[in-house]
Amino acid sequence: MSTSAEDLRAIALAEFATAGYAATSLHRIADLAGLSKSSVLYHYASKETLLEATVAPAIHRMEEILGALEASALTPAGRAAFLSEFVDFILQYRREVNMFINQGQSLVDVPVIDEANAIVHRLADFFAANTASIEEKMRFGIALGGAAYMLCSPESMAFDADQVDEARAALLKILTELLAPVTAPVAIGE
Amino acid sequence: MSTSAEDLRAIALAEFATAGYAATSLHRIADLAGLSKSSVLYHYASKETLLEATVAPAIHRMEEILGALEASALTPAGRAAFLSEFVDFILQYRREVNMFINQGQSLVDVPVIDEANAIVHRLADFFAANTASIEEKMRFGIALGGAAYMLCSPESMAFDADQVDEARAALLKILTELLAPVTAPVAIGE
DNA sequence: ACGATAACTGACCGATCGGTCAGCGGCTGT
DNA sequence: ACAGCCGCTGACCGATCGGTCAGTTATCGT
Repeated sequence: MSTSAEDLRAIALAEFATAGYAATSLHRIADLAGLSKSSVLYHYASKETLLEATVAPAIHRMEEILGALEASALTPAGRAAFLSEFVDFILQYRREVNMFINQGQSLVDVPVIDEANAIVHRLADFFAANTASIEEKMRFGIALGGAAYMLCSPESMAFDADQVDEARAALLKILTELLAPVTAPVAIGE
Repeated sequence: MSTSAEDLRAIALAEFATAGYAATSLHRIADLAGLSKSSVLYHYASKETLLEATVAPAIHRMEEILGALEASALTPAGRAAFLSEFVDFILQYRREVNMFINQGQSLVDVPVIDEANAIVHRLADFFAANTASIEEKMRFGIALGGAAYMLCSPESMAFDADQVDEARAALLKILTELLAPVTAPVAIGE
């Protein structure tokens, strides 16, 4: 009852995000789950399959959010809604987001990771659609990479439960501030 | 003459930063250098020694900058000078910084990486000395992690030579903006 | 009572890992 | 001419990697 595929997924996610995909062995995942390596490979055909199962939910959710953004791109309200949803997304899938950002480059040719990289690229394209000055590219990159780093950095990893709302508000404020020149419906030129 | 220890250091740095330390084999470094694995281990006693040589210059430079910051902490000019030096540091040692940020957690118990982590911690402590609200912690983390991600992200990796000044100016502006509530000599409370 | 299926395991496989070692050719000082 | 060092190499080592497979146990439908 206890040791299920879902448990393995959660354990693998934590290990992949903190130690890295390449540095995490199936043996270690099995140990943490109290199983043998063979049992891990019974639930997931391969290490790569386990990785896919680990990150798939976050990818699908991000696709939803990105689709909504692209659909309502013209309205300022749509962009504001995106930022709010995006912050919730980062908070909910913090470990997955951290994996994409930190290991996305090294895990290319893994199909599901390529998919995640493509989404990041779509998001970047959206924000760089009208103008692509270096500063605005950099604002976007700092917002994305910075948020990902923050939420998985060892010191900031542990939020008290009563601080999560404050963290959410602070993150939303900072990201809005960072992306203001880009998300502003008018007066983009500097 | 051509294949020297310094060449190996540069090759290893590029590979460690993009593919990750654990995922980079000595064999691959040797191949890229046109040498055998044994030759790599002739120049560097072990893979870990190579890692240390790879990141040591960046660590020493960061210690200098951090020391100067702590010495001149009281003066607004000192803090402004730090930000400028810090931006130059990030631009010059972009790959090393990216390694610290992305792989610092997974490479603990490697002494030289622990040293780097300690420096990041010292830096964080400095900015969190007077006040440690979640928002300000988050501003610091986003500035640091975001800058590191930006400068090694695949799309932004290639700056045109004539754009590097613009990139520097943009980075300095954004970081100043991000850390403004913290670096402001007065009126820190919110 | 009995087959089917699910969950799991240890033994084993080839490949690759970091690292050791004896020895190679070439250059230099004497 | 010869000793010594430097850069380098292939062969080899034990450990670990991801993955396969035959087999065990337990639960469930009939």
